Amino acid sequence: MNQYRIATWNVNSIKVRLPHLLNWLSQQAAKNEPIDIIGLQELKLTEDKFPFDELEKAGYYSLVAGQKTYNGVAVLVRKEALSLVTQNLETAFLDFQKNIPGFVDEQQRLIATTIHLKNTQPLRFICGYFPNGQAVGSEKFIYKLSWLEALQTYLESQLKAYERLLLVGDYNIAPKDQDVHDPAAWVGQNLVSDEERKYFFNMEAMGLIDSYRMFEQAPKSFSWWDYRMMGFRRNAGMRIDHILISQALKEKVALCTIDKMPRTWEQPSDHAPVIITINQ
DNA sequence: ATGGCCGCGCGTCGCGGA
Repeated sequence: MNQYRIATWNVNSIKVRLPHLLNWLSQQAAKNEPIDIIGLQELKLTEDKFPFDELEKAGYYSLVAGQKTYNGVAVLVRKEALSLVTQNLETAFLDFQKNIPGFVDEQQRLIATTIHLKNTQPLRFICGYFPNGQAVGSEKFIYKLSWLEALQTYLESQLKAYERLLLVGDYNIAPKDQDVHDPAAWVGQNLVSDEERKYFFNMEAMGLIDSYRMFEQAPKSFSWWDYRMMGFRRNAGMRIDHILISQALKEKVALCTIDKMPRTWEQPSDHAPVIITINQ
């Protein structure tokens, strides 16, 4: 099929979740639906401890921004999917940027890079682990808003420079009430407050499209479920992991789904992967 | 029965996650 697939997954520790990641990638390939690019969040380790070799044996090059204990993001690209001219590690990730330019931050939360896949135009791929915010009004919430403000400025310039852009990751924002299992209980709280949702809507106003909502989806579709209180079994979740795309990609998008399966496995991440399928 | 988690570290409880 003349399509390629891009995913995002908060793995909540790459050390613990590597077997799940490898299983999931190989199962996708076995279905003849290989993942060509994936953004990962919450690696929770430094770059020197990242499993580059295991992933390369599984067919993927990795670009990593890590730190000890918290945060950390990576971009993986399937070697076989790379265009012939960029088919080695040195050229797989072009013009890459770790963290938001001009925003001084110890926390490793963003990678941007340009990837040339076979039989299609280059893609600007931005993978983010947006700050959680903890509680509205807290210091961490102020940090979340300042990070979102810096991201907005960065996105404005990136959208001018790159026509075909994807912003994927754990946004830690449920954009609308339909993305929340119990909207009444969550009114005004962290993850759903107007202050942070405003930044999501600003991104849409810039021309970015929430690809998941381009399609009819089952009600109560979520990407994260709390480990506590049997969140997954009760489907008490939120849709906070997103794939936003620029206008140039809109007409090419074939599908966007959340794969809940890995969330049913033993010792799962609390997040499920989101996948977009794009026509070449 | 409405609450029961999980990963990390100069670790064995405290913090952050969402």
